[in-house]
Amino acid sequence: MTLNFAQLRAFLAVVDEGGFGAAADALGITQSAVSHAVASLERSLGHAVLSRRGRSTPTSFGQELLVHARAAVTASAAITDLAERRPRRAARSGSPRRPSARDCCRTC
Amino acid sequence: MTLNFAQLRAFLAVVDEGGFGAAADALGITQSAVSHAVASLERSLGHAVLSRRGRSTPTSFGQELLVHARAAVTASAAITDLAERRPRRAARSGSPRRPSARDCCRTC
DNA sequence: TAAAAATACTCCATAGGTATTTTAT
DNA sequence: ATAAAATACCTATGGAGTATTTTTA
Repeated sequence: MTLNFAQLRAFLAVVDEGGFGAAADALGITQSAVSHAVASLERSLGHAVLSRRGRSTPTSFGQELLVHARAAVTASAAITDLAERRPRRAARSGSPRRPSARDCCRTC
Repeated sequence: MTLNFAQLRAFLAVVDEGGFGAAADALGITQSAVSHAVASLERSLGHAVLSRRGRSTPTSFGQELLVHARAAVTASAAITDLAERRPRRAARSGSPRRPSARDCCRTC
């Protein structure tokens, strides 16, 4: 009922994989579990996050949710990595150069 | 058992408020609940996060955890605000100027 | 009509409360 | 001795599975 990481992970997986079944496979859980998770996410937020016609695509609320959901799930992964002393490498190993502030995230 | 927002909120509150009882008050829950939450956080991560002598202070692992915990909790708050159509204002209302890339977060 | 999603039902784990004990100042 | 934290115990809730039904392309 209260917002949790599993709900956000399920939502992101559906968006990224294009469907509930594919999301379930990617997460290693059941299609039913994904459906439950997304439903409880929508219930706890009071908004639909996915439009269920054809290839599941985020609603406009879902679009706004995406960035925050990704931030939360990324933080959660970082915490897990930290706990397992698995150093979290930078996304791209090529250039050590930092991007300009103009291309940087909103929160800086 | 699995990482959740309540655990992270409890951890941050203990650090910010300086104790379990004060954290409980700040969160509007019980001292017991805070103790439970921190204990389950430590169990799920396999590391102590708080040193319990005198004014509760983070362990070195807890220090590393802090930034990610804050990121996760911030994202969670942003999601809640989004759901309630409460526009999330910038932390500091003074300068509209962006920081230089050198001062920016690691993830950019 | 076949594939995808939702639902009914069930079980078990966990969050969090009260009351109490243990620990530290 | 007193304040703070941990623990024992209990209950309600929710997460997630299987099996099934409903929906939509």
